[in-house]
Amino acid sequence: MLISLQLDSETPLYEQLRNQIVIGIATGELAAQEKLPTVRQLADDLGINTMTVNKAYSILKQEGYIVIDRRHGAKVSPRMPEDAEPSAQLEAQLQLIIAQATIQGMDQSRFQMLCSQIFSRMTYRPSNV
Amino acid sequence: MLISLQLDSETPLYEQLRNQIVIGIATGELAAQEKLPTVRQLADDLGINTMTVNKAYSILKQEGYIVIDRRHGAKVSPRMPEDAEPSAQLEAQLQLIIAQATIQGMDQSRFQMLCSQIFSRMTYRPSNV
Amino acid sequence: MLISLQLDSETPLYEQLRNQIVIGIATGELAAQEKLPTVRQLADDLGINTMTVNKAYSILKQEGYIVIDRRHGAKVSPRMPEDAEPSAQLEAQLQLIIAQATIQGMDQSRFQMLCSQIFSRMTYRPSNV
Amino acid sequence: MLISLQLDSETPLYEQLRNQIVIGIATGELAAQEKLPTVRQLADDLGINTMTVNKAYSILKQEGYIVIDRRHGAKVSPRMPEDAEPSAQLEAQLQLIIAQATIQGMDQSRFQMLCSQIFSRMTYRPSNV
DNA sequence: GTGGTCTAGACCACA
DNA sequence: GTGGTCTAGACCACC
Repeated sequence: MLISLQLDSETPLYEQLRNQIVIGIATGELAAQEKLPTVRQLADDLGINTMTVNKAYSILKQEGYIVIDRRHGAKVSPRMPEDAEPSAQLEAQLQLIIAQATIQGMDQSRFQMLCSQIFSRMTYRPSNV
Repeated sequence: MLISLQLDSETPLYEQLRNQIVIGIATGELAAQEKLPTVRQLADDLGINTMTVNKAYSILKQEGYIVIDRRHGAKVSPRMPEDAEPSAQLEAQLQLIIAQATIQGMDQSRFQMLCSQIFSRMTYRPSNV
Repeated sequence: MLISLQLDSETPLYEQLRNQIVIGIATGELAAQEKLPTVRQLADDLGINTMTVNKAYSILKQEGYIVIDRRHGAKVSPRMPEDAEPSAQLEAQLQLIIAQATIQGMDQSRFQMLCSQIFSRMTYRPSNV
Repeated sequence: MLISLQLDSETPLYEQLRNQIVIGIATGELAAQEKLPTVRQLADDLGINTMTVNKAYSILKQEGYIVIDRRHGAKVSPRMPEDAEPSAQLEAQLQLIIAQATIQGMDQSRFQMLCSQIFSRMTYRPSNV
């Protein structure tokens, strides 16, 4: 899986990293149970500090996206905790995006189409194990 | 219009303020052409520094959401610059949200329903003037 | 002569007014010796405060562009004080513009062409009186 | 690179700072990719507040002249966004300058010569990286 | 009265 | 050690 960081972005490196891994999981580029690179490996590949990768992994673990096994390193969680209700945070973020889209003149049907396109790339399936 | 800030949030105050005003414009709580509170007034009401409100207003102005008239303070822009294409940034943000929703077990139809609910609260109309 | 002010500009109203009159003189829209509207008249036409027009006129007078006669109001100076040397301020402004143009990728020949176009619209001639 | 601020100028300090850095980039005094002083360092050297330098840097960043890397501070952008068309703003500023020059009695050939002199000092080249 | 600018000093997130 | 954020309080330009 390809990860590209923007060093001059407002978004902190560890958050960019976390986001791209989340997207990777959702699109299926990272399958459930798949092993992630070691902290040192990934830090080397990206040319960043190991602390930064470490922080990204910690957050992903704390959010339940990955599990960290001392012996085998990090891997994608076999299945995620399903929230019955959409998290309040997700809804707030979505509301802000929709507000901006509305003001820019994008109507609901075009927005829904855009969502459909994005959804079609999401092939996440929890592990059978 | 009610604005509530979380002092302990990661999101800077000026950004929270900016976001809530954007949403206020989109939902119609702040009509096009409507006058915003003065920098001092709002700072006072929210119990924060004038510079913080100032920064929020500056960003909103630079983004085209509001107009600052030397004579009468700030007001909502009569009409916004319509982007023909959805900005790349909007799409990236949306992709991240959808990725997270997918992993949480929300399927496309529930997501679309959530969008519909939010859209139904957006009543922004550009000014006729 | 048409004057249009941007109320939401960074540039103060009195300065916009001053600038447009200077350009009007240079392009010949305002001939040497031509009478300017009264302060009150102009303020009314533009829908702004008389103080603002007053300030613009004061500056123009102090810079030598216009003369103010208590009996006949303001008129364009018959001839301007010719500076042997380009004023330092003009040179500094020009340098900044050229710097920005250079960085944007505009080369000297295109810049010169732009200057020529603008010069061709300048038909200022001092009065013969 | 030498920077000198006029404390008694109408032009805000942060804008003077911004202007001088832009000129520095265009003249090549600040090479593409070159590291700028830290906010604190520069504030100290100039005897002004860090926020003021901060604001100048923010503007330069937003305009694309510099890039801020979380790890190593600010540096000159490797290459600038080239505008195919001269911005309307540039043209308006140039028109005002030419108007003033005309009225002061400077003819086109002398103006062009002045431009040539200034251009000869501009040695900006985008980075090869 | 409005927003714009600046200061001195502080704390925090990031790497 | 870097930039980012925030505060309290001040002064100024503009209208």
